[in-house]
Amino acid sequence: MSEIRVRFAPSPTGQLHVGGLRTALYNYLFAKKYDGTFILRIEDTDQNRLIPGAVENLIRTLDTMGVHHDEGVFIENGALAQKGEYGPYAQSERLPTYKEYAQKLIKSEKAYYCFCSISRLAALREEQNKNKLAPKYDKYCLRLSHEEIEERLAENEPYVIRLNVDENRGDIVFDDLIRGTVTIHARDVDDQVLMKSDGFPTYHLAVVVDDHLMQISHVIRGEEWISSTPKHILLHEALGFPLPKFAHIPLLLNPDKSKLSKRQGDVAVEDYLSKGYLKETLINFVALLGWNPGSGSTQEIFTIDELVEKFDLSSVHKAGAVFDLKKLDWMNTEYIKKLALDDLYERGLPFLSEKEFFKEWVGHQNILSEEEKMAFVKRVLKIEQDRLAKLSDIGENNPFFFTNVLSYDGALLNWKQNTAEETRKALESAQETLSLLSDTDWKGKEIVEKILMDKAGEKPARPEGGKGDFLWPLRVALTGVQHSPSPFDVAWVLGKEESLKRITDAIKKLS
RNA sequence: GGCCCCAUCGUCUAAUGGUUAGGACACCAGGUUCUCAUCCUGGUAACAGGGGUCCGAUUCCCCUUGGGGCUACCA
Repeated sequence: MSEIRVRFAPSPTGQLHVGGLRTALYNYLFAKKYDGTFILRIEDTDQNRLIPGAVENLIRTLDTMGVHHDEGVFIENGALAQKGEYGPYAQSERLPTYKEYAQKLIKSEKAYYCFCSISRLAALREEQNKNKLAPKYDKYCLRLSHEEIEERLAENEPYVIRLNVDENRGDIVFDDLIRGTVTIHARDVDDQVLMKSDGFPTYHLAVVVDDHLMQISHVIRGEEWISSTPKHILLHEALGFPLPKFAHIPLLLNPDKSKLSKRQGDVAVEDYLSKGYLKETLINFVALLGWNPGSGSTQEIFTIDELVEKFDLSSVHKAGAVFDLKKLDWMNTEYIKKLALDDLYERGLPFLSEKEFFKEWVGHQNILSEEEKMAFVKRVLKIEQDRLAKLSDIGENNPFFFTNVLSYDGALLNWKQNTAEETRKALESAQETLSLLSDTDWKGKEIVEKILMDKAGEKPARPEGGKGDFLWPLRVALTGVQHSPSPFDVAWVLGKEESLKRITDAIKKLS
């Protein structure tokens, strides 16, 4: 096979969409797998929709996701830069090139000038609509004489250049790597505008010229482009360009099966990142939407390197895939569980630092050194790690680690039918047990756990009693709530002094 | 409306011209457990319908239905 060159070509009109991420990822995986080149091209031909900073943002997001490109537009020292033999890679910088090819098309009569006003086009469309006809340009300006065209150009009348589709071309057939043979008749192809009146090309001209000039071997893009592919094929033919291979990947869908849209939830990769989804999760999840290794494999968790190894365009699905947040959460939980504690700390701290209860805690812990604070947070994370669906959940369900717990009702301390007196005994016993532990004993949570579990295993207060007689009051004393991690885990996190203080406070509540 | 694409549990999907149609998420039940979560075990749940082809179709073909995309001087 000749050299593989693929591209991801977003428009800088906003943040990177999860669908865009998947398109970029499939391009990336394909390129890596076959030792090809992955190019990032910027399709900024619509001057009205440009958003300042969007290019930088797109590049940064792709970069943090680990979907690195080899060629195209980059950020270097905080500024946009371009690398590669086939630049420039931003279409707005390639205007002369498009103009040149547009002129070639005019000369060969594959394209023509059109001076029709917006209002005439609107009226035409309305008329066609009324008559239940497909809205198509009626080639009105194709009938203009050379002289008239020259005259109107000389008078600086606004114009566009349109593709001259010949109905006699018959069926336009292409072989899609994912869908097989796709056929569309030339009569169903509109005389698409190629050059707009502002001198910018439309997507259709730009994509064909650039894909050819940049030697793109495979066009891997979203399914929404299938119906414009015949236009692109006609353009390749008109310009004498060889055809790249096409692969149209299925759409990402809302739960109602419509094209994934902002209206029905988050669509920006950054939204998910800022909610505490790991980049590894997002890559893994999005990769599996419309693709899987097949052959009976039941693997669900893949590193990006494994994806590179196993990815194959031929096993990409044809049907769209719903973006299921429940499964995303599950997968994120899996990834968080596997994180090394230091890694979890590093990634999680920014999320924790946003929380009000954490800010207050930090303010109240002036006596603690930075190291002690870090150690404390790491203890919290060690306990919470298996319980987190998202990094933003850190501390969320267990704020008692960071706040005092005085506000609970003392009756909550009583386990089942136990009396306040029985509860008091249990708490005093816990108090005594914990006060015997040295600071060294508190270093690891094993000793705290063992000594408390041993105590809990001793003679129950009543015949039908059990560990709950001892553990429940202790847990409530330490947390003030009915649902929490185990009391020995909480005690270990809080440390000896704070634990004993909370137990003392609890005992006071009983009187 | 026109054109195009698509169709296995609710969702992501596997497999096959002959299987008890498999896995994962979610859900439900049980177990572990001081609570919650985790964890373990089990369960509910799918080949859209109709014609063909074939000894035999979920699988191949056609039609219907359903869903989606496109239908701009947006990409």
